[in-house]
Amino acid sequence: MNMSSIDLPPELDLLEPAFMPKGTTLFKAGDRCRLFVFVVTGNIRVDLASESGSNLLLYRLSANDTCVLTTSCLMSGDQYCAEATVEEDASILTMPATEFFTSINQSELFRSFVFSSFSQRLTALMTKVDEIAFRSVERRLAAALLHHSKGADIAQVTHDMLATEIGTAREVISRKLSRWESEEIIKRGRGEIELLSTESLELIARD
Amino acid sequence: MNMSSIDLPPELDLLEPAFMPKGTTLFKAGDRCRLFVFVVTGNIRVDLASESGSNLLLYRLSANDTCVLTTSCLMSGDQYCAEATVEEDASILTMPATEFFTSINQSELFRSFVFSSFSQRLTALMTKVDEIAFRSVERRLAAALLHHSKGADIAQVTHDMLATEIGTAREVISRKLSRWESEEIIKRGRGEIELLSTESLELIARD
DNA sequence: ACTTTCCCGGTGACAAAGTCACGAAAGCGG
DNA sequence: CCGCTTTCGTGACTTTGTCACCGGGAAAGT
Repeated sequence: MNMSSIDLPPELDLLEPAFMPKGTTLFKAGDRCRLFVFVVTGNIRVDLASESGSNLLLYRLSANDTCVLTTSCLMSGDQYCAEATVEEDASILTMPATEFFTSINQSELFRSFVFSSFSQRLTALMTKVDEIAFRSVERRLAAALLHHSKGADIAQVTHDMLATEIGTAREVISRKLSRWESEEIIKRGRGEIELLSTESLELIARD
Repeated sequence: MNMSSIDLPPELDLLEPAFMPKGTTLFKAGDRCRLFVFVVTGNIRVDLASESGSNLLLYRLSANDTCVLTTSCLMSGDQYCAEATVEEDASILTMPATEFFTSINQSELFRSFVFSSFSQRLTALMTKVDEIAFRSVERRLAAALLHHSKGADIAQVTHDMLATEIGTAREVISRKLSRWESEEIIKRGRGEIELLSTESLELIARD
């Protein structure tokens, strides 16, 4: 996202990066938070889990991101209410709580870095709420497909992934895709979806 | 909520409280944020507005609360993405952005006050997302009724208010209430609902 | 290779929730 | 009393969610 090199606070340069292979769980609901987390490379997803087993993607972390939830839990002392898993092999920096607090207190740079990234995530979260509360499944699905294809014409996702991503059930996704295939907007494959008409999808996503 | 007197940072004591009568709009989507806000007394609601006109209650502010969105917008520089209106006559303290930043930088007390209240709100927001995404309308409605009755056996709310509060449509509320009346769980009145069996409602709210 | 086990997806049937359109009744201001 | 607004009720229909179950393909064991 951010093409220019942002000014990382010097505190982070002192930390040893840790490698996290795909599939690693960083934390899950109920865990106590002990470490501040900063992502160097890779991709980490944070999901809300319901009692019934279904999940909902809250946000993703990639290079130069910090995790709102982690920061929030550190500061409020609450336990995690969501789950973080590594989606693409990641390398992260961590900082123990005590060190985090002294850094926050002593370094204005570190402080403003943490809180501005914190604030940006909050806005993203609000957008998520807005989408789920007010936008139709169709619209969200179209947007998700376009997002996953990233300009190319193929999206490497399962129906299940799309479902947790936009907050609905797999069956709903299957049916919509089945209709869109008959309208020749997409073509279904196992674990992937080919976009035949990004124009139509963009139209649907916009309203 | 908080019965004990919390330690307010001294910075806030210097501010002149402003009176905000019921119905006042503190900010709305698209506004730029200029002032940090602290609530002394009263009640302020913050709603997300959809393009189509329907609303969704995000959270309420009462005594000793600060507004996450305001703090967030101050720090990220974004504009507001929601709307705040005074629900019960309120008295608030405000602090210009520049003063807010110097206070943040100079006073550890002020800083920790702002950020811990910030974090607590975030958790509340997550809970809201969880409810809307995973809980049935029935369950949310029962909880809302119990919340509004506050121990008494009457809730002074319109169907419309309940709808925006739990994130659904008025008609859905009307129909549920109509069924609950026939089951003698409640009794409907204009602008109010009498709870005949709080036990049943609590049962529904729990699952 | 063959089988077993998962993962992924399709579908019917039905329930819950959302939308649209319209009307009735209650309160309120003149 | 009369018009007006607010609040609520309801039918008809669409969209979305849930449950149950099946089939095919991929991967892994033997």
